[in-house]
Amino acid sequence: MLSDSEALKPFANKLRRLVDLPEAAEAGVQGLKFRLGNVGSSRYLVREGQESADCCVLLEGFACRHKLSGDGSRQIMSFLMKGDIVDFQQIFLPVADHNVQTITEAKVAWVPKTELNELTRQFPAISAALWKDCLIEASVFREWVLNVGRRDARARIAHMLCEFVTRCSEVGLGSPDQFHVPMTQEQIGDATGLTPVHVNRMLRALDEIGVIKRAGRDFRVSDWRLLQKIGDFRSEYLHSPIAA
Amino acid sequence: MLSDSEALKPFANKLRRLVDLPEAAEAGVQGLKFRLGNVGSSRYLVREGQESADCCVLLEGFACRHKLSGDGSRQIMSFLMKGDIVDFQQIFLPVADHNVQTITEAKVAWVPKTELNELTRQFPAISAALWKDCLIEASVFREWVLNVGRRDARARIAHMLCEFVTRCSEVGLGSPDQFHVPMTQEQIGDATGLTPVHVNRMLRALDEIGVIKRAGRDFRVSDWRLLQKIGDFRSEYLHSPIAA
DNA sequence: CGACAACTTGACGGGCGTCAACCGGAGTGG
DNA sequence: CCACTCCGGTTGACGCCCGTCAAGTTGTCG
Repeated sequence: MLSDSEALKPFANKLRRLVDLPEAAEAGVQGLKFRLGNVGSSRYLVREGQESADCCVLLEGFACRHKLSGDGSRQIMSFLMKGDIVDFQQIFLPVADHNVQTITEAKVAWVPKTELNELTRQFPAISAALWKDCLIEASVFREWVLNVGRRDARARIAHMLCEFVTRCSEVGLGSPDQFHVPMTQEQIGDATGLTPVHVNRMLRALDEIGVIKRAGRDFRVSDWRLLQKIGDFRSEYLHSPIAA
Repeated sequence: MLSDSEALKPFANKLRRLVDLPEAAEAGVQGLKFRLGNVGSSRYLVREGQESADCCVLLEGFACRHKLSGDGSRQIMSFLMKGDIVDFQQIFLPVADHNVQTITEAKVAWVPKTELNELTRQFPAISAALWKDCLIEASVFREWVLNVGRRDARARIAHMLCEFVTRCSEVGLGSPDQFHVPMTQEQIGDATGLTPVHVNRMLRALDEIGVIKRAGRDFRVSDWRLLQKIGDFRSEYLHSPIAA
């Protein structure tokens, strides 16, 4: 069990984006005990139905939350990136109701539940930050219900791209001018309720009308305003002080 | 500002289903100051973009959370019933990111944020209950993303019915043998990402194969096992001690 | 008994799924 | 250095599920 304060920086940064974090609270975060993990791509961090004594925090790389339907098809319900809390929820709901799987190689921290619990008890600011994070996640899920429920294929993908690049920007992983999309077109399909074939058609369409330019998975938004319009993207649901 | 302990019973019951509630905490709930409201059908309780000084609790009747897409179509992302907390979230996120609208006449309690805040500070059990409630709601949203993203029309509707009757049962509003569906077929469509016409076709289909029987909006599930199978419904995501 | 909302039913069309083939790049091994 | 493999991406043909449009029917409330 390590306690390398540097490693948890992305997590502390995330908390600081959520609330005004007193120095003592930040020190508390830095003092958390945890176990570092380097995991490959496509590895499960949380499995539906399982319990765990540790909470997982994503420090580097990308992951996604997903569930499988009875017939085996997969639905992704959010993407996780640097600093995101993977499964704080199991402090209150021990058995996981969905899967979390990496989509790239990733670095994670495993923090004992007891440690996090103690931290929230000591620092109301951290408790507030976790509250906000939970509520924001719920807000994002609601937007995703709207996205897959009521928008056509092109809009769904445009919306997903808008959200993704907005969140990447927040953690310094690019900007509309230049960002890397780590997921495959199949994963984009699983996130938007489409088939990989149709994702391909729509990406191509967005490229052809000139709103985005692609080189492999390196993207560039040529017309940010138009992409948002096509995707019916209004960033308020992210409740981000930056994206506003 | 009233303080009628009887009126908040449905709310206290809900909390008690979530955690083991000490007597002192229950007394704290009963002592909450609040304003009672009787509202008609189709009234907004929360409006996207607005703030409020009070938190709303639903005491009687039904409501739904929904968002509107740019082209004006509506997506419902959850139904609320007796005891449900309508907008605790605005304690941490002042401006609402979605709408809450009644779908029947309803009785609600408006509780000042400060009152609720104080209550959670005094009673950790209540704080824990609200945490669990928030996390469970998020879990339900995830299931809905899966529902509209990956299941066909018939399964979506079957799933929605399963969830609805399960939750109704929990609060004593019926059972699979006999329950009332307060929403119109258009609202069912808005919840499942379908058109009212197709909802009608699918309800008819479910009726014809004999899994449900309808008399107006009074439903009876004739084959509960089969309805769950058709809807790919596994209740774990509700994290209910009862429905397990 | 008129008005209106919700429900019902049928005909038709389109967006997206399905199937299938091919391409291109990265990794592997000879 | 090249052949082989594999995964992801690309493209086309075809068909179905569900949306759309439209016309009725039912039920409820004045």
